[in-house]
Amino acid sequence: MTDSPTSSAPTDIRGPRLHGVYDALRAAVLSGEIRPGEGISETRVAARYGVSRTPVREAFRRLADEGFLRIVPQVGTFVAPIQLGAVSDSQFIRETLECRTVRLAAERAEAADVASLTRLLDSHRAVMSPDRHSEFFALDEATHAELARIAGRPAVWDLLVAVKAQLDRVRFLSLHSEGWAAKIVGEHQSIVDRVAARDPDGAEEAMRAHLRTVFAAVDEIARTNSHFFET
Amino acid sequence: MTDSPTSSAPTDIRGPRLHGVYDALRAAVLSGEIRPGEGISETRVAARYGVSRTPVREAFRRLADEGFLRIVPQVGTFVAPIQLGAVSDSQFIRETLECRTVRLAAERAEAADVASLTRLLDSHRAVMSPDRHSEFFALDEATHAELARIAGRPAVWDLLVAVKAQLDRVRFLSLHSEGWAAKIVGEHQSIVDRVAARDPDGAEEAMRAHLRTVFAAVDEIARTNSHFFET
DNA sequence: AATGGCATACTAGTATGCAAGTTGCCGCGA
DNA sequence: TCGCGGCAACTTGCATACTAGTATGCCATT
Repeated sequence: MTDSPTSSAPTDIRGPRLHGVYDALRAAVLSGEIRPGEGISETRVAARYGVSRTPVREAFRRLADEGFLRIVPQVGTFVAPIQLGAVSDSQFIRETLECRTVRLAAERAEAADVASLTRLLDSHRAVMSPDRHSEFFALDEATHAELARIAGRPAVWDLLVAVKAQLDRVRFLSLHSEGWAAKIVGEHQSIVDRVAARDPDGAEEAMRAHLRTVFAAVDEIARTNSHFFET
Repeated sequence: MTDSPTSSAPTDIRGPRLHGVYDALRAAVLSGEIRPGEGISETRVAARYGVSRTPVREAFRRLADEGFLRIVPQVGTFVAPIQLGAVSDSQFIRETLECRTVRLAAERAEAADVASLTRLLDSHRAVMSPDRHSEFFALDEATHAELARIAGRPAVWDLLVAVKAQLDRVRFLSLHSEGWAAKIVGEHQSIVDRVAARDPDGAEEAMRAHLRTVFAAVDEIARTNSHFFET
């Protein structure tokens, strides 16, 4: 690399990642396939995925940064317990940011935005059956992301995706009860209604109610799976 | 690692890091010692610090995740330009979270907390001379961190430290004018006063005013150093 | 002289070997 | 039988060799 002072940085382009290892491990931890406290090793994971230790090592480091793994030098790497404090903080941060975001969305929403939200709601209703849980989950996320986009703050949702990670681990511990999907969609409908009505106060209140529902479920799951947790 | 289902994860203990490389590079980028667009290479940095490429590589990856570096495979690694969009998002997130946090702090503050804040203010006043800029900066951070702690949400400040990174890059571009330090300390005083008075509304408003001051300075600096930026 | 192609040098990505440290098992002794 | 000491096997941390891909500058050709 020359030291030319006018050298310009190339366009972004995320590295061509052979880091499928990262995605696979993240999913395994999030879904509970490998459980908190369980130990994994660079060597074994490398062998399992047919790669060398180096990319595995990078994946480990990254997952440790995100709070999924706990690397203890010279000892081993372990799936981190779900920390109740981290869950609570995630809830606080999420509520704070999303309430403000949805308020902005209600102030700025245009007809096309409302139409987009309505389309998402329709899609969401179409995948409410229990066997389409992953699709339901994805559309849930998409709705929140769309609200952030409408608010002009898409990056806020990007941040929340990272912050929410500990929350999602809890959600995965238990599939939800029968009326759960309908309740979620109904609450989303309320939010969209208030956004469509350009009612910031109502939108914020609807979002707060929605998140309280989600958080209550998280707390319930946490109580019934306390062995996976750490104070 | 055994597969014993009851294996418990060891205590945390961050790895014994020879990753002073990370700290050094982060400081160099933040301070502008190496400028946006400039290219660095694993090999050269490794040689410079007398270590191998492996730890350098980990430091690079981490810094890239934080938005300081941009790794282009088979081409090189470059100091990322400061993205104005990211700066704006940082401001939004910081304002949203800190206003809520300071409100909580005002509701929960006890006498000892107020005393602690007052001590910080006194220390802050003692380092207002321009040649003690780094101490001033550290105490600024400490005050905000303390407010988060009082609010019962220390993790929120931890998150903000990461989010603020792009903002701090801008702040480092320019040392501030003569009255700057006094203005900051004065605004901090106002915040602490409202917290001490258990006045959440007033505390939030004081915090908002304070952040607007900081953000205005950031915008000013950004305008006068546009060549370091990217839309 | 301008241009196109090629060789070279440099990059990050990956694999692998070695070092240092910890854990836990196993055998020996009381 | 119980306790203790040492060894062996495992772990991650680090260094280095090798691979593949890119940018760049030189040279031949037009």
